[in-house]
Amino acid sequence: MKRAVTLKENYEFRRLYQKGASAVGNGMVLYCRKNRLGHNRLGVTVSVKLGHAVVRNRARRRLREVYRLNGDKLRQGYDIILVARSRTTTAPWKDLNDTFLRLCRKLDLLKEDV
RNA sequence: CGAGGAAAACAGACAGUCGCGUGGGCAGGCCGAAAGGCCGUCCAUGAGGAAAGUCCGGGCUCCACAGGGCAAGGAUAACGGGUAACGCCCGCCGAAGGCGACUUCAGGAAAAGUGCAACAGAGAUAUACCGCCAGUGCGGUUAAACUGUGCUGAUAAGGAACAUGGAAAUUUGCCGCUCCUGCGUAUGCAGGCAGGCAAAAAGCGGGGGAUAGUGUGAAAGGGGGCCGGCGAGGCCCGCCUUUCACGAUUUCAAUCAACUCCGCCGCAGCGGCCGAUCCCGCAGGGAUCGGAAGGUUUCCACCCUUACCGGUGCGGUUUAGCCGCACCGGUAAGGGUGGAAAGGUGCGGUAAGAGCGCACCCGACGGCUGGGAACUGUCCGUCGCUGUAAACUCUAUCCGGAGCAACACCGGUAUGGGAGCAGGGGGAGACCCCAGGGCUGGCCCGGCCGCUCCCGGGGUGGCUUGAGCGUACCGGCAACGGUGCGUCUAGAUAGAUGACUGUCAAAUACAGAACCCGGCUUACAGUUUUGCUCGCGUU
RNA sequence: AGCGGGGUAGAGCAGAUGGAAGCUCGUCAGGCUCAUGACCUGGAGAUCGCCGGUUCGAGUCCGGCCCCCGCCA
Repeated sequence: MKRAVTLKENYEFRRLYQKGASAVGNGMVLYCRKNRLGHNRLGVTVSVKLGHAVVRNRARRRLREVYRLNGDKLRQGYDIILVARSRTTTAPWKDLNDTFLRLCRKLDLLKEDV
């Protein structure tokens, strides 16, 4: 994951939480907002409430893997934030993948031909 | 085989596809003047035994300090060793636990001093409440001996008296009448336990005397009750047992005054005395009714005296015992409370007691033995000392502070935010008044620019070759050390390990590096190895 | 990464000096009132965050662990 395509600053996260569109699915929450860069940026949020470091790392890695495998299907020019829930670490991989696609379709992020 | 305990290792593996961090390579592509950057591709490599908690110890860096010491504060604590160091590790000692292998222990000093030990308990760090014991005094009580005195009983002797009570004899013979028995023909005679009856013999029984009683009395033991600073002890009992004496029962004997009365028939009755009334009546006699006795003598009781033998009450003296109180001492055995009572057990000893003495045991200290030391011991000596220092304290040793977001450097990127800046006058002073960095400006607002201090952004280094890891040999019981050889093994910076598929019986535990290292503590599924202990079985 | 404070009854707090835990509100029962409130009387209610140790004895002293709150970078 290139560093240029990730969200890092706190104000960027807060801006998306306030002004972005959101969708809630089984095991994740997705926020998105159009940016002017012409490519997509990803931010991942895992709360301390989910558990200790191992659990949090696993949730973040699964969410990032989902984005990586499906990134080519998305429209470009959006900031996207994925928020982990407790089921993110325990759900089967297929459910997680389907949920991500369903949420993207709901927010109209997918490309036309998919 | 089962149970247990110790040490150590592992912490899914392999294969494929896609993807990520770091390092290196590339004749590749793009950008750039260059340095270089980005993309692509190949190779290598990529979380732990605890990475955790941040509980100790260090390295490293900065700050402070000439150097050192004391104090304060903190930490540690048997002894010996290991280590860079440690509160860690090893060995060993001691204590506790376990049959054992083994495990656990903040394990210095309480005889330097201070503090604390609630409640309970007589007493809590030495005390004397009760108790035990000796002595003195006072009081009480029991027993014994001696003695005084009062009352009383039995026996014996004597006396007095004839008062009193009881009893017997006598007066009571005789006469008359009636009656009875025997004899007799009858007149009459004799007699009044003579006879009759009864198998026989003997007397016996009952009553009175005399309220002689559903037995009485005495002693001992038990039990009960009462009195008694409820102590020593004393008193009572109608309860129980035993013995003795008397009585009663049945055969006998003995026996509770003198004596006396009565009994199945007969064994006799009446009169005689006194009084009253009535009748006949000169004297006298009769009838009825009532009353019962008197005299004399003797005996017994009674009365008095003496002797002797007792019983009992009230006293006195002495001795002995016991109890109570007081005083003066001795003692620490006992008091069952406590976590703890000041060595333990036994014997002796003592007025009672006590390590007071002795034997055995336990503990402390000193000496000696062994050991490098803690420590140890079939040794010797002196002693018998509560616990608590995770209470103060003492002793010994160690410790300057902060932490990689430290710190250093680069560009001049950002050029920000905040605070503060001369003086003059009055007054003895406290204090008061004027003014408030510079330029613009008469002043304020505003604008621009300084000086000092504080805070703040980005990048690079620090950053992984280190008290490193593996292995062999040597030294050491071990921890560990030495030498040789081999080897380089994450270094991110919003934070890299993930997804899918297949095989292995299953892979399911706790859990993610953030400067590094040595430990400790805490969490943890499962697997394996080594040697050990106990029990059972087989040989 | 570093540091500080706290955990005691349903709630809010004392007790922190070793000797066995209290206050206010709440709650329950009774009284007062026509009734409610207020008031009066009485009662119940506590693994002192958890585990272990020191001590005769721990809420208190010591060690370890868990949770909550706050500060600084």
